[in-house]
Amino acid sequence: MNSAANALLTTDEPAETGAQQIRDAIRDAIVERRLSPGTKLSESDVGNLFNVSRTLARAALQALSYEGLVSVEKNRGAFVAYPSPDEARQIFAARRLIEPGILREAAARITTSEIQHLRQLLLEESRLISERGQTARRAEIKASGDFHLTLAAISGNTIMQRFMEELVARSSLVIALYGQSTISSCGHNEHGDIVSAIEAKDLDHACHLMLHHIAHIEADLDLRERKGQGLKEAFDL
Amino acid sequence: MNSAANALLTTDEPAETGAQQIRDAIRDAIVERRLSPGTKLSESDVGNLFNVSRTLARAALQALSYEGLVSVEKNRGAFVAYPSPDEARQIFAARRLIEPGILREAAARITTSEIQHLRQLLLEESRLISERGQTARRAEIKASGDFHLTLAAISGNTIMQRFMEELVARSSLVIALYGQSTISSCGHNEHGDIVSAIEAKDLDHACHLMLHHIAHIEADLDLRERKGQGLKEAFDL
DNA sequence: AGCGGTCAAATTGTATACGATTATTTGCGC
DNA sequence: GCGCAAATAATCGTATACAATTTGACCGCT
Repeated sequence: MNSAANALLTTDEPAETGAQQIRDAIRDAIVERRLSPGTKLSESDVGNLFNVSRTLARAALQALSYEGLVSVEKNRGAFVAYPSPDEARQIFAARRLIEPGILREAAARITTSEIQHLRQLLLEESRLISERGQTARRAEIKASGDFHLTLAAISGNTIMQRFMEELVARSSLVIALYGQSTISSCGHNEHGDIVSAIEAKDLDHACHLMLHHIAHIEADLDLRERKGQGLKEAFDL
Repeated sequence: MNSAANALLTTDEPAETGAQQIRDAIRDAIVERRLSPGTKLSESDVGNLFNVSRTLARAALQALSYEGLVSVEKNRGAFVAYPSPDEARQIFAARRLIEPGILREAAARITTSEIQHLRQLLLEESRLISERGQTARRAEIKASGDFHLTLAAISGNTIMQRFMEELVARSSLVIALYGQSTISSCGHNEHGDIVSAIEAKDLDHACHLMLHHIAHIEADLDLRERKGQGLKEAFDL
């Protein structure tokens, strides 16, 4: 969630404890693909990196494990999650299941200023798409997710919002692992079409577009087992 | 999730670490209403109760906070969550949003043995309803939730399953706080009707029944305030 | 050389210790 | 007696220390 979306609807208390900051930092690194799936996250290393004790590092890693972004194996350590193809399918199945509902709820409550905010997100997104470079690619990934998260925020249901945050973050991991085309968000302006449908109050069409949008993202994945890297994951331990 | 449902579909690893055991114990206590909303859960007290250090107690409380069952306030402590009326509405809104989707998915994949398992759950449930006593009431609460959780398990999507576990647990909290009728699960045999509709492959009707079922639970709520008991009594010391 | 076992290094699991923050009680003046 | 301030107690936030487990390596044996 970027600061713009933050300013819109979130309900976070100002004072963040140390572990949360570390958690957010690592999460951003994972979502922006600066940390590859399978990377080992030793408690000591994390603690040293952020100049805190292992206690806080451990707490942050535990929190990320609840979100499904890192997997902790008993007495072995924490690793950036390496979602299996089946897990990937479940993530997108979950998105297909809940995003239409969120969309309807959001469309029913959306204000003109929120529509404007969405349009601004789209603008930023297309600007990033046209840019070159790794950093632009990373920002694009984040922006693409922020569209869905903002929609969830507009829906007014903080629980669904949190579910979506998890799903979007994990989707980023899946795309990093299995995406084939370099373009992470679909080439077309599907987000814009959805906003237009919302604006036109054509909810059925908006949901239809959303489902297709998710399907397009998933269609870009090559969900075949990849061995030679995560051997342990291949035998699912 | 009871042992019967466990045997069917869950994917739990045998060895559980200490904090998880404590987390589960406290969660059960909350869901079964042995711990009232608002009860203070001091890290030291929890640690002493389970004969572990504050470290593990803290980890368990953090985990429960992520599930929304306890709220931790900075430098003040952890408390059994006291969901606001608005939070309650969001919880049931979320359930209305996702349970129909889960139901459709489950109905598409359900096997005859799973249907039989569901029927057995219903039998157990109605047996508990006819019984008297506090323990029967608690078991009934759990059984009522297990129906929904089993459906989620049958759907085959572990992510949605986890979401449902959180929503069902929090629903129990809401009902404990705001429920007015002594009957926690609806008086009628709505669960049974849903299973019948699934068996008849009438998905639309099943979803309709599910939505009404959730609406009935929500209609039994009265948004007013109540307060707590004690920690030690809940764990019968 | 290949195989098996024992030991050492590294990492996690848990407990304890200390500082910081909040709640409570005490004591004083009014 | 009542209200307010300072001391006291309780609790949380974080760091460090120790125990348990795993992993990899070294060494002797077949």
